[in-house]
Amino acid sequence: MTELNATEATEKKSLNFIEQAIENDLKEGKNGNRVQTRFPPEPNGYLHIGHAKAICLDFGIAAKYGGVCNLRFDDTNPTKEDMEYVEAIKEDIQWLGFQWGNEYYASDYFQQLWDFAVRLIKGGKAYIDEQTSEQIAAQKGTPTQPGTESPYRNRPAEESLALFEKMNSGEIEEGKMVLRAKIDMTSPNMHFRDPIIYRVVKAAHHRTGETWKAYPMYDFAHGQSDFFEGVTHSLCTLEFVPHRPLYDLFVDWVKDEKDLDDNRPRQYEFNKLNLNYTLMSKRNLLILVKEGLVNGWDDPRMPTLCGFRRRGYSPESIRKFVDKIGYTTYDALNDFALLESAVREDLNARSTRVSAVINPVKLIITNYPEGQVEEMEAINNPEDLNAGSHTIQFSRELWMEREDFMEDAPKKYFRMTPGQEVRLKNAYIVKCTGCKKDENGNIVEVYAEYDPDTKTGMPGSSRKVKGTLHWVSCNHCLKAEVRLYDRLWKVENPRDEMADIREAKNCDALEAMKEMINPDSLKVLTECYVEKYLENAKPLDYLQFQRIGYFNVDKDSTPEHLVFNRTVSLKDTWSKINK
RNA sequence: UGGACUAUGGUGUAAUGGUAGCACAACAGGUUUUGGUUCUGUUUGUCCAGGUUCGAAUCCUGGUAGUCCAACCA
Repeated sequence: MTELNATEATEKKSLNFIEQAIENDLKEGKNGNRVQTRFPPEPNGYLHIGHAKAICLDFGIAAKYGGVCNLRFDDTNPTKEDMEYVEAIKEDIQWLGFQWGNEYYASDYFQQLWDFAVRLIKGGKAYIDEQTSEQIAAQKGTPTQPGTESPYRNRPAEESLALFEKMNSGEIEEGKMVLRAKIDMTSPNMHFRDPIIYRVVKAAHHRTGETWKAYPMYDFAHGQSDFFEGVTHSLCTLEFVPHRPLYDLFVDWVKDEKDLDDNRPRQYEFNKLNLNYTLMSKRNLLILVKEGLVNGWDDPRMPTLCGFRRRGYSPESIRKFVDKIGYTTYDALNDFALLESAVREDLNARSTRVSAVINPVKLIITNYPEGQVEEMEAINNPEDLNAGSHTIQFSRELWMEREDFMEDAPKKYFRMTPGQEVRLKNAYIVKCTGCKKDENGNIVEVYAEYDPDTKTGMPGSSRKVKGTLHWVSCNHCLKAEVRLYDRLWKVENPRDEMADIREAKNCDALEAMKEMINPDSLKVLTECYVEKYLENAKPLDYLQFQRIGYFNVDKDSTPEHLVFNRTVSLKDTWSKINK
């Protein structure tokens, strides 16, 4: 079962189109009123937030209708796949909060698929084609023109059978022959024009090693694997719609051989996730990683699940986002702001509030006794009083944000400016008295006087003051590095933009990417000060740096060199007014 | 331009022949020891043209626009 909580389960009032189809199937008694799904990743890369949408559906549907969702690795192409990815995928699914029933591999069915292929050859439904890929492609025709039949199409079954054996024994070089299903070269559906169902690959498979040389293609493996496992609803994205007739045909064929009743898997397609300012495809993410445009698959700017995790996103926030965008058959481009609202909503409820000054300037409380230190109480989370509180030290010399002081301030500036009172969060109301500048006019110190009657909790503190500022005590804080992230891409739709650039400039993907990348996607601040309470914070702790944003500890962080990532900023209406 | 699919405010998504609703975004205001949160309010929509019907976002026809399909990838 998943960790779906009550709100997530009940928030959605209307059924999406897949749930409606399932309830109809159930009403009609299909598949013995059973619902079984699968999540079928190819272990050739890391999972991204688009996969999260599929995961939430595959696992969510199974949970909702009392069925099981299995994890099946679609590992039919040994040149691209690796155990490294298998392990990472499993970790990411579990982090998201889901647990599969069984762990399966398409490669577990290689023998069954082989036997099925042999039966097809014997039945005259498949043949070995010895033409080159170019010849086969040329004969395929175009969407507007029918294809022509291969000269090998009607060769004797015995001949094909013998060659099929050789394809798998290593005697046949890659590309020299393939097994094709005999369907219809004139079909308007290109997938029906005698699709290739087996090819020779002479690479070691990450699970079956050197056992096989002939490997089934996706279309010949997927539906059958679903059938072997007892999948009832095979959910995939919209680009597989044209594959569905082929999916059904192969399932028909494999079923006939087994002479079973009407239990069968059916394919349903939903829209995949597109996010603006985000490039989603694994191919392009691989380029980013390999070319060093980002620092690995888990770079916090990556749309991978490990990237979001490192950035400080909670699994709940990603599930919440997926739930908000829904499942339809419309090719939508979602606004990244919706993801950010989901993570803010979740982190607002769960994050521990702390003080951190990321662009510091010294603040001296001139009338506060030197050497005196007070312990102030800081509420951990005003949204959850059960979260308790911690203490923060106050003294004469503090760090405050540079942006919180202005010598000549506009009317609506509620912060530190000479003659104006502000509240120091959890401490006193202070009145700014001036500042000191260096020879270049840069402000090096800000001065203020405190009102001793206004300490938090005292009656005098109830005085209305417009602004409240955060601070840390110079002698009671920790130095830290803070990494601020912005969108990786300058353009709203990098996928389309990339295609345009490549066509206009006749350049490769990498070059187009370099043109679209946001040079300011990462800002590293090395002179930041955080309160001592963060000494023992760990990577998956959710933090709010008050008045700044949500942060977490990066995996690069050490006790000697603390590193924090900004997950997302707080909403900032002041910066809007200020513009 | 052969086939398949899609079209509801700026974005996403409901309404399943019967009052076009919700979320995000935007804007205005109240509350607030986070210019956060929260609360209240405001703006903005059924791609176009016909048809069926007492009644159409929904059904039909024709346009228009977009997506997918011609990998020995999945």
